[in-house]
Amino acid sequence: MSKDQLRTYIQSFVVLSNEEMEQFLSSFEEVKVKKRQFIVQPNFINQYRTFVVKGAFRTYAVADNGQEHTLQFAIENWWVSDFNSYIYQHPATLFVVALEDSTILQLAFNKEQALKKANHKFETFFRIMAEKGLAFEHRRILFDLTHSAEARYENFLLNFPNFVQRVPQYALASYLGMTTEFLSRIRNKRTRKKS
Amino acid sequence: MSKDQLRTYIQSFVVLSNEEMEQFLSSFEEVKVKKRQFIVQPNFINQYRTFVVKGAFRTYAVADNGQEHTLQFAIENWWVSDFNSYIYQHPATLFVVALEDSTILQLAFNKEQALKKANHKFETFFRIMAEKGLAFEHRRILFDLTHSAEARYENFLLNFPNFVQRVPQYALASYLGMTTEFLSRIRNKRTRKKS
DNA sequence: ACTACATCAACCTTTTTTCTTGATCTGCTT
DNA sequence: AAGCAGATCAAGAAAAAAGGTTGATGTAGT
Repeated sequence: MSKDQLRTYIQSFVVLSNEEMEQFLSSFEEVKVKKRQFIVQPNFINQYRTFVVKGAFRTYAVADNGQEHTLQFAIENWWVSDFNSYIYQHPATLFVVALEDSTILQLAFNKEQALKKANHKFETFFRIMAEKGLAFEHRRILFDLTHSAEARYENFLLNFPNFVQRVPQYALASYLGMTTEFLSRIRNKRTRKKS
Repeated sequence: MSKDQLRTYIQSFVVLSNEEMEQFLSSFEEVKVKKRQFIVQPNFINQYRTFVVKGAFRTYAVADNGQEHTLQFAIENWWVSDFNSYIYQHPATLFVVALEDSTILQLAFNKEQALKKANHKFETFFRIMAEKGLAFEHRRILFDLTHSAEARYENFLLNFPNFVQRVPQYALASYLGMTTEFLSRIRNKRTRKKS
């Protein structure tokens, strides 16, 4: 069952009794989405916190000039949402789209509230998720601010080698803050160097 | 201006003064969508009633086994929505996707409510739209129930010759309730016969 | 046994998407 | 002023996806 994966994930952060775990897991719904399908769109409220069981997603914004900016990638065992929309239950500004046929587990906002009210440990779990996320973004921003395009790419390669083969290059470029052409040149330079 | 088209359309059903017409039209927003873009998706509420100014759309459901069933096509001067979702403001169960780059006019649910409250004639217009739609679907269901795949195709050809060139064949097959292979054979048989 | 249609698999064609490359800018730094 | 990091634009090439066709085989109802 696909919830086993989420179970294992949760167990790595908090200790729950069997009943607690079942209560927690039963609040999630399994959903399958196809490549290119959106699970969040601007103007609609992001109703679910979603855990990726299988597949890959990309979160991005479209600027007024039409440029896309990728904020996050998510593959197996990552969470993905427009968190500003989810947490405040305001209309989303981001797109979240499947990059592959995927299976996800979704937790509705009101169910999450109920869980947190019901049991302190659940609250703890979500707190840990938020802190991890915050710390991650801080690292990212700091790194990006202080490194060249090539260094940012190398760093991504090092930290997320398994993402590289699965995300389209234009998306990676827009995540790393450069044009797709420039990323293409960087890659080309590297491979020539190596061989 | 693209609202001229809607104006002409409306005039063919109700008589409105200039001010009434302007009030009515000003409730619509023009939106451009690209081919393959969704304007309605399952789980999200269908917030707009949409009028096709230019382009083509397809409304379909995906069954549990993954099969797609096309409920409606819409080209210029047709309306398209997940009406169950729009009317009841419940989450949609259907997809509505652009088959071509398109221009549409969208009326938000609450604006429609305001219009209907404001003026009896507006209410009349929407009533006529609904009745036309209902009658159309009844004709369709009855015909489909009582005719063979080939007859259904011939009938579609006869009634909507301008749709045929614009909708992909797999979509038409799923609208007519047959497999894409079978439709391919029917078409093939016909053209051989003709020449 | 025949008709009407489905399923599956292979294959082809066309369209779309993604990536690459060259040429030409631009705005800093040094 | 030259050099570097990186953008922009245009043209192609390569890869992937979408759409369509065909043959073989199966099935349910008359």
